[in-house]
Amino acid sequence: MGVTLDDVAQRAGLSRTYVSLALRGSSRVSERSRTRVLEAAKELGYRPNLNARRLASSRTDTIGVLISDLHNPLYAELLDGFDEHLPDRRDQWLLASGFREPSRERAAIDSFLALQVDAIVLLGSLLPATSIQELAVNTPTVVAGRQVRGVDSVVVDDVAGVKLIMEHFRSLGHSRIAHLDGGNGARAKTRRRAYIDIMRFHGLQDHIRICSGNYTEQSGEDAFHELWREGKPSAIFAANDLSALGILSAARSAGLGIPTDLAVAGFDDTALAQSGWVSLTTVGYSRSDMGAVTGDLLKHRMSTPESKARSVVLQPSLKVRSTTVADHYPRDRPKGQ
Amino acid sequence: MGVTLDDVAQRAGLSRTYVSLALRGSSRVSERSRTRVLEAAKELGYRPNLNARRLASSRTDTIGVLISDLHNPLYAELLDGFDEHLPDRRDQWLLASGFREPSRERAAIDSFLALQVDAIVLLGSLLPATSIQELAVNTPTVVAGRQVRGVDSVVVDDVAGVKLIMEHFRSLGHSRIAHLDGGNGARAKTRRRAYIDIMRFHGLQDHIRICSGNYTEQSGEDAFHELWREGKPSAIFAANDLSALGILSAARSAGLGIPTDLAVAGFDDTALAQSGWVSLTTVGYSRSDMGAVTGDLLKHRMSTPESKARSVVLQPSLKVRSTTVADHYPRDRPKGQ
DNA sequence: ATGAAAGCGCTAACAA
DNA sequence: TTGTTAGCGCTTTCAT
Repeated sequence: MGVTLDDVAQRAGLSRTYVSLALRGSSRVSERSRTRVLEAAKELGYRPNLNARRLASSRTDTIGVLISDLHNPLYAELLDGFDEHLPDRRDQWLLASGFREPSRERAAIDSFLALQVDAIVLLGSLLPATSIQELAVNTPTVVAGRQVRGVDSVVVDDVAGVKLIMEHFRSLGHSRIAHLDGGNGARAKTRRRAYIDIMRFHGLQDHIRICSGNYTEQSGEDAFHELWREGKPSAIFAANDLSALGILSAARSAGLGIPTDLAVAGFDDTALAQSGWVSLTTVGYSRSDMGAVTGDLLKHRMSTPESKARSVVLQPSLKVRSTTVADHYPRDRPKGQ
Repeated sequence: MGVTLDDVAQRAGLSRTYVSLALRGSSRVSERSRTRVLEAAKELGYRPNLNARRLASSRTDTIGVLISDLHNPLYAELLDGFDEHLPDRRDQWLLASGFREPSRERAAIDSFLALQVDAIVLLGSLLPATSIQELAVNTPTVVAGRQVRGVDSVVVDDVAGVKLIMEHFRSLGHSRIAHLDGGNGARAKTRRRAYIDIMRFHGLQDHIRICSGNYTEQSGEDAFHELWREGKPSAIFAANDLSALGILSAARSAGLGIPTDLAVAGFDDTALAQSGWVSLTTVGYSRSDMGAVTGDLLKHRMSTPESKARSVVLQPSLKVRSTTVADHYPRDRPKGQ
């Protein structure tokens, strides 16, 4: 069914090899021949068969990009950033979704490997660190949004981010600051740890209150009720934006004014937080920077496979919005006005 | 570097052909041989080379799925739905993003074609209808979220959706109902048309007010200001959830109570609308159903390539939330209490 | 139940 | 500047 290189060669009256060269823009092809080849190819509607090409050549010029969760807008943003900073302009990439399940991530990676990708980029990942380390031994691999020992990775400085939020709360006079964490993930642990340390540093160890969550809006609602029942904090730092949103919903249902009765902060600065309707105080970092770093790390890894793995830590910045500062942005409040 | 079939064959003391059969689970392979092959493969860490496989066989058992915009959560939801209803359990699929640019979509499709995918699924698309029709001539193609004449497609019944919203507004006593549209897209046109028709049907032609937007939150904010300046509607129907959110933000900034001073409805019922904090009245439809239909259409198309294209229209349902009905859900209001 | 031969469409090494 | 010869790793006839 398909038009092959041989067809084009015949039509152009040249050899297959030469046509192949011409089509790939080699410099040792005469202008006349090149035009002839291009013409013949166009007339025949020739499309190169990538499977054949990849089988025949050692490099595939293809990078596999695995997004751990398509529902999380963070990853779409990271992909945009990475897209702008591909290691090589000619590179293509294959995309896959992990569907929030390690087994699906595993399958996607197997599929990438079976397709002989030159490298793999992990945008977030639920896989155990050992799996990622193993993968990185044989395949150039970069992880964004998660730190894996011995593997090139880019992450935001979680501790610095938590510090920004906590200092902000302190400067507003809050002492009873609770934390809704993100469960078992590596980053959740770091953020929780930082929260505890900073509370202690400020001599607020007696006010430490941690609720366990899982980054979902529902867990935010549950956390609010739990926290409100047993102590009524004046501020809550949620491990991510989405769960902060859950806290907001539940707080409003309970008739509380935000930030008068309760101040709330999230983490990541997703589109959600930026929305004027939500206007959530949070910490964020440049997706474009993270994408650029991912691309750089990958380029370096592919050109010097034996080099030592690097871990880049991006500095976050505080985004003050109306869930912590009342007059930062016009905002309705049911009481306390 | 890689372990090939020949390596496995040698190890198992069998021929390459036979090993290939065994690995693919053919029934004409003895139990003893199969175990031996499996063992040898495992010991050597054999991974089939998909490029070679796809080159050698006519079918690739691979479906290309193009998501027009990764930032739109709608498509992630559709992919989940489709994933559960793949035409064939053995099928794999390749993912690609269109980056909200027709040229990128074109490139992704070319890439799919070069990889010899058996079929293509378009989750939304910015491509001109003619491009899609052309594609569908040679490659089994299904479009979800958009209707293309002569190509299998699944869409929600836009007219029915608009009707649901408008009837809802009417039942609440609204007459000055404005519409924020979605620009030039096919669906935006249908929704706008339906809005006009229904207003006329109710004898409200004098209250018809249309603002042009582009599905973004920003366009919602702009629309609010424009509409408020010149006529103060009592209700606004936005072409999608995100732009409805923009209206909400701007309205609140202006000190209006929702829904007391202004009622707002969106379209699509994305996670955004469902959030307790947003709680937006909208119309939605089952992503799982749409995914299932997509899978069915594709299966049918692949088995009977010459059959006539079908267009499935899903019925939406109204989701009443607190941007139209005050006591539907606890909600703070700055005034009018 | 097993295998030999041929070839998928392309690139790579080497001639001429 | 052009062409020839060998494969890449697999599946597919078609034998045995």
